[in-house]
Amino acid sequence: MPRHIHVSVAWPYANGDLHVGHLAGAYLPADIFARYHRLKGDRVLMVSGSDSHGTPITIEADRRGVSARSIFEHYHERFLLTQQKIGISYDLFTHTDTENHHRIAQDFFLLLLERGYLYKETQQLLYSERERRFLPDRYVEGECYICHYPEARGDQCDNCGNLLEAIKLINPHSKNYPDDLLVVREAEHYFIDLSKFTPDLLAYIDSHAHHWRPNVTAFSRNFINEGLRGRPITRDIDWGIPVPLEGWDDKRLYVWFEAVMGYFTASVEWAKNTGQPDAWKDWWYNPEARIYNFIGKDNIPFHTVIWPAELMGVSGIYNEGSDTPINLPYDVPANEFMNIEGKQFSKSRNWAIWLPDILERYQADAIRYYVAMTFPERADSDFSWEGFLSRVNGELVAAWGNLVNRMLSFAYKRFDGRVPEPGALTDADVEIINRVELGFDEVGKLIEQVKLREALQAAMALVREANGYLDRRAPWKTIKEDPEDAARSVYTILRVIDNLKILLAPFLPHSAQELHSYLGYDGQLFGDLTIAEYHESERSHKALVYDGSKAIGRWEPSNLPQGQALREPKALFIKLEPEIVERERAYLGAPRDEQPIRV
RNA sequence: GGUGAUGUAGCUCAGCUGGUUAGAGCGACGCACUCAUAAUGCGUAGGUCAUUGGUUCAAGUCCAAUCAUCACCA
Repeated sequence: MPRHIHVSVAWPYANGDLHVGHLAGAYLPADIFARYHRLKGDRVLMVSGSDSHGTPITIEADRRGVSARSIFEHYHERFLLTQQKIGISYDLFTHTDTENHHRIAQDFFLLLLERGYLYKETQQLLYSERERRFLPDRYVEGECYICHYPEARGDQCDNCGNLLEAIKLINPHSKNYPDDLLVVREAEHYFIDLSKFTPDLLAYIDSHAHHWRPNVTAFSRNFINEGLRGRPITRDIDWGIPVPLEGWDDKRLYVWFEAVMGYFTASVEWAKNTGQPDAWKDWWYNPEARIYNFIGKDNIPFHTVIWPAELMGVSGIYNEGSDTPINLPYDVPANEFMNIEGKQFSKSRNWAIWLPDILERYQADAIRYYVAMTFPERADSDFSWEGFLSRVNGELVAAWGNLVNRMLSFAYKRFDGRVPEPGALTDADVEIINRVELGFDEVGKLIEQVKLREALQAAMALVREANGYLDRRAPWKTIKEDPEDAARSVYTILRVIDNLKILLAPFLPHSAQELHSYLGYDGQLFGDLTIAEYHESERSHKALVYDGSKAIGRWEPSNLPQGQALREPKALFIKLEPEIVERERAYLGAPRDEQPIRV
């Protein structure tokens, strides 16, 4: 029975390129998980998209003197290309400025309002008379009221590190126009009354605590027990989703409130795009379906508290005539942070490894391998170029790539380009095949528990066992005195490699496909990842979409046909030069010019 | 200041609900092999499990304190 698995992936702010932190925190774990379930035959819906609203976008737009729309469209486009290249297999990667997302977010708002989860309150906010608008905290500077540092930001003081309330700053002024002194004005806003959800949220967390990561459970309980307060869900800005009420034309929905809805809205969009408008309900209103949210640890409360509260508040939406409750996240496998060469990522200091850059120089699967082996699943981890070099050369190339290369070329040259016909296998042959076939359960179980690093380690342990088997059987020796025995061991190792190909495919989809073809198979293990354009009534948008209709890969033991014609093999992976370590380190912290992404 | 986490072989890390001689990979050293991108295999060395105290027949594994590192919150 195929299971329904929803893979919800954090939505990146479209104000800068993707970096390895994004990959390690959410996108690669989600992709590995999704690919595994597709191989298992489960029905996977994996969605995400660019977060196009919020002050990070407008600030970047102001800095460059362009519109918010052009900033997010620019990075959205780069997100599509980058993720297509590295192979993040979204069924739909869209963005939050679609008419679909706007409409549904407004429906959420109206339903929450109707059901009494929202209330109005007057806030005191800083207002610029020169610009005739309220300024978000990030646009405000002033003297810190704690340490009296003169250029504190509206949300935090860079000098003493304290979080600040913009309204308390001494002599607050606009960041853009330092002589523009701000005044305090009152404005009315809607708030969501999170406290109403407290008992249900605690019950929700309790019911999942046994299978969640301990830090996710602990953090979420803590967050709730500190007391849930109402949070404003509207703001005085002009970039964002309009508040669907008369007289609220100059306000927008707060980005934190609407962006998480993307998991839902993108599911609806996917269903519509694929011509099956109700199909999204198979994940959202199906009690058997499981929703997994792949996020970084900074996002935990939004996914274990705020998003579930919003869902509880709108339960039943678009599903009239049924009392099935809407599905809440089944698991939120949040990753910690990945540091770079021992230091925390910093966009402003360019202490970052940008994906479009490294995809120019390294194979996608090499990057995927190292990052997956270094996933910050339990604690912060570190991306080091020395580690990259050592793992790629020592493990990916030397252990796995070389196992494939040495035996495929041996079989190709010495067995007439065909899978040998072995006759009866020896005990040693049967043993290694059995051992590797057990890997389907072993590795699969770990992936289902989202222990991806351990899963990859388990698969690589089998690679080492295969190398050990090969040395003991030594077909390059036996082919001289006992060719039939050589045929047995070569057939066996090819079958072992065929199995390992599938075990590694969620992690290394590109090279697995290449190997699939060298083994003489036709067809593709996974579907196609393409960039499509969708038109709505007024706007159109591009999206990354996965089409699995041609995929034939299955998470099951190899049935390698004897006598199958092999294709001439080439090395799967490029061995790295030691010099890259110094060269790459030199890029860190240095100014960087954005380059076009080559496909 | 509060909360949470981490501290195990030179390096990167496993060690679940406490129970025989503390494990893996890399690196080092020795041997074997030559099919392979000088790749692979086998073997050896190597740790008073941060410190101190406690609970227990028994603690790397539980409790407390201390030190160090980190993150989040105030």
